[in-house]
Amino acid sequence: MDDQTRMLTGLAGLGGLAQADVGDPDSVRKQQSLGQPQQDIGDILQQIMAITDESLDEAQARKHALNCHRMKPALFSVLCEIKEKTVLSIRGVQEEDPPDPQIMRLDNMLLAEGVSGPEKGGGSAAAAAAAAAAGGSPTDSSIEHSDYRAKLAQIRQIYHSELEKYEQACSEFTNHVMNLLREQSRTRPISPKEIERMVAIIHRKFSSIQMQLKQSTCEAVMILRSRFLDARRKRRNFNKQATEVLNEYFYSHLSNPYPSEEAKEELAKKCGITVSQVSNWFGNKRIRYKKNIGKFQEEANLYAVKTAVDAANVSAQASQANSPATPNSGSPGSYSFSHTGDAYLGLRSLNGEGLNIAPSLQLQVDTLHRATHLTGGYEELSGSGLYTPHRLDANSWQDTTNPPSVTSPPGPPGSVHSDTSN
DNA sequence: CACTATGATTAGTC
DNA sequence: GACTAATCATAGTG
Repeated sequence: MDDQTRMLTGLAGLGGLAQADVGDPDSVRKQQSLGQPQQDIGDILQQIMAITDESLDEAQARKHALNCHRMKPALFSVLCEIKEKTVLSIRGVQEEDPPDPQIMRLDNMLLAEGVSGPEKGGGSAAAAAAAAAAGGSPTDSSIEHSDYRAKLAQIRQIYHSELEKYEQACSEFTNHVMNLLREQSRTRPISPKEIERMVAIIHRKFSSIQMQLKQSTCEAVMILRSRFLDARRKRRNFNKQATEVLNEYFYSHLSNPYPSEEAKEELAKKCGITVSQVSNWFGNKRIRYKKNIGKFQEEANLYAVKTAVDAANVSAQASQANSPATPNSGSPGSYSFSHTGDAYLGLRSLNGEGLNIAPSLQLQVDTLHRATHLTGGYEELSGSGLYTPHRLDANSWQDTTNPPSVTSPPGPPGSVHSDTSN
């Protein structure tokens, strides 16, 4: 509208095109008595009024006359120039801004999550890495993994369809505006540069909408991810075999249940869990064993027997005639420790007072350990540097804080053993 | 549903 | 950084 006014002013100045004698003569007189600017405005208003009074044909004819006027291109170029120098130069300052850091961040994240990148990209890789880091059984993680992937694909699909919609809308609107401006440029001064600028403005507006889309997509991915992480955090018991392997190691190294890094790695490989899970397991096991040795007595005996039997088998196979010290070595089931409680009680009675469970068990296990070690049964674990060098002094790991809880658990003094050997 | 077992986490220590 | 001790949170069980 401002442009139009200015244009009309310009046209008035062209002479021959303006109708100064239109309207109420009185008002004209009044205007003449006023100052020059007011007079100009009055003229303009009158001209506008005159235009509205004109018939459509008349207006068209005048428009045509305007368009064909020999001075029109020159006038338009001058007006365009003036516009460039005033309004647009002010606006132009904030243009050519660098790419928005936030949108870059969002783009990076979407790319990293495999939403905006190429199909089957980082998302699944990230999920796989996350699953691997969390450990757990491969089947479980793969189920969760596929679930995660499906959800991510869904998000991806929505994102892309929305993005496409926005892009389409943006180009449609841009085309529309461009056509409109081109059309208008015939009647008001619009330079191609201005059209470009307008397009840029439209694109900015649409990119802010896109940013919102990206933002909400990111949020969705984060929510999905956190859910997935939560799912991975859900505790899953290790499988029986893994627990067995860990327990075997623990009880066969009861004097120093601190597997070295290598041992942990090997155990992790054997059990299909991560090294940190092995560490967790040993940490928990040590503390829980120490806290309540009695509770673990049976288990300890079981594994002591188990390892002994295994070792006996190995030794029997290795040197069939050279093992008189391992009776019944040929039939594991009939090993003399088949009644573990009895075996333990027997050892305890051998211990005299038999007040300290740990040493008695230790004795048992260590004896077995020694025996098996001599026959080569533990070569694999203890003979290949898999023992952690520190804390080699037997039982020191239990002695540190152990005495109150182990040798005198809550209850009557005499009931220590009934507690610990139940 | 209460209870126990157990894997994971966290704060503190060495 | 490894470890302990306490704790959390969930799985499994009767």
